[in-house]
Amino acid sequence: MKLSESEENYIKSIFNLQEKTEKVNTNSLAKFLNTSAASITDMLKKLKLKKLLEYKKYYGFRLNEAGKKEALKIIRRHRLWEFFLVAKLGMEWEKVHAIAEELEHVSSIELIEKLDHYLGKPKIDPHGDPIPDDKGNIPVLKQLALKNLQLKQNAVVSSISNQTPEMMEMLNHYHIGIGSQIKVLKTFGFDGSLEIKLARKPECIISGIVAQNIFVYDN
Amino acid sequence: MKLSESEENYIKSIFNLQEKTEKVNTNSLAKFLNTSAASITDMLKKLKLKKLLEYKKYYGFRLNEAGKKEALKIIRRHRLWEFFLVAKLGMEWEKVHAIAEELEHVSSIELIEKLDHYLGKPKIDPHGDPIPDDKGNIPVLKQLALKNLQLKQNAVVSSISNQTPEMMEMLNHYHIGIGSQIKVLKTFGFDGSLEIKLARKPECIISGIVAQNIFVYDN
DNA sequence: TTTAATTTTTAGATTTGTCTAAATTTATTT
DNA sequence: AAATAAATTTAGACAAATCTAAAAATTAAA
Repeated sequence: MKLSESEENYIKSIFNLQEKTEKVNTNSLAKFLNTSAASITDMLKKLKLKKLLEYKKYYGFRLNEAGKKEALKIIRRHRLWEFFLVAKLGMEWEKVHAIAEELEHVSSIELIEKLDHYLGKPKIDPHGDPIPDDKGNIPVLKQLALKNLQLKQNAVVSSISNQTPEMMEMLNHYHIGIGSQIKVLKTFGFDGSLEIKLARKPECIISGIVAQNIFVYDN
Repeated sequence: MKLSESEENYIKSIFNLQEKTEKVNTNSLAKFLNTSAASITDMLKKLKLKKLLEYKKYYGFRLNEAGKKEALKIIRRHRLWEFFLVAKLGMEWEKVHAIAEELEHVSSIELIEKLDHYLGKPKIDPHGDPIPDDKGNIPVLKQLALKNLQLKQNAVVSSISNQTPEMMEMLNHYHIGIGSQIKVLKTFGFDGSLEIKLARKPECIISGIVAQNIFVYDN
């Protein structure tokens, strides 16, 4: 199905909102998209016409299966581009979202599949969100705090909760970033610090405070 | 200056046309963009208002300096993306143009400069066209037929004129592609064949017919 | 140098996505 | 349950980019 950039943005936003609430309502979507409620109603009519959502006047709406499928395609593109921008171009993750918002609308299937392959078919984007595969399946990877990871268990850094410049500086110093392969060698109950090992790096010790903000995906 | 996707497409096309003819006229641009003459006139008014072109009714038009600067930015983005698609994602160069037409409108300066750096600041795109630098300067590299290259002179394959599947197969077999580093070791006047050496490959001999279609940039 | 042909522009519509303001429906209060 | 508040939709307008058909200007031809 060929969708306009605008339609894609609406679908993606509805998908994100309906992850949390059963039915999405006009005002919340309007707030989310920073637009007027009237514009939402206008677009809902179009998307209903295209059979991408269930919509009953005054009662709220949600994407149907076809709509969700479209949403997942867009989200896949968005997250792959984010991964590219951070992993290949070395951009900071705070900056990549806005650019990926534009890149995600380039819809060549061959492009996206080649990009996916080139990036090594990543499962997680730089914000720690899962990347749907080409069938629209979202990989189920359970995220856990680094301190809860079993000793010597290999894992991948999935997200970092506290994104202050100070925190970033620390993590940079240790070469810890989203996607880093990591394992815990030892825990020190005394102060909560951890001895860790990153792939291709010497082991090191991080403080409990730093460790608290690191989350990983178990492999 | 913030330009719409449509405005960017017009500017780029005018730039391409005015490379060849002094003044561009409505009908030729309409044909080039596969649109109606009336649409051209409409857009010309807008671009004149934005002070990007000189335009006198019925007399033709051309980009002024500001317009050319914008055009070169767009062309830079287009050609960098083409390079990326071929060199990094391994796409075939016949396919990359259409995708680059979409990617070129993503205008983050940081994105483009990081991409440029990541690609190694290439001077030539996969079609053999020069890539403007971040100041809008087009590198002047003279293209010449491989057979006219001085013996043992290092050069870079810049374009291939005959793009039939058979030709592609030949070139693939010899690992010759746009960007390949190449030199000529010996020429055989008898049949026009050449003994060549590609970087990190053993020397080999290519027929005169193949050689005729290979063009290089002298270093 | 008139006439005919071509090119270019204008006039008026159309589509998409947006808006404000008013009307309607649903939810909440007293 | 009537009144009020909140949410949603409709009505009507607008800007951008396009179109067709008609008018105007330029160029070429007889």
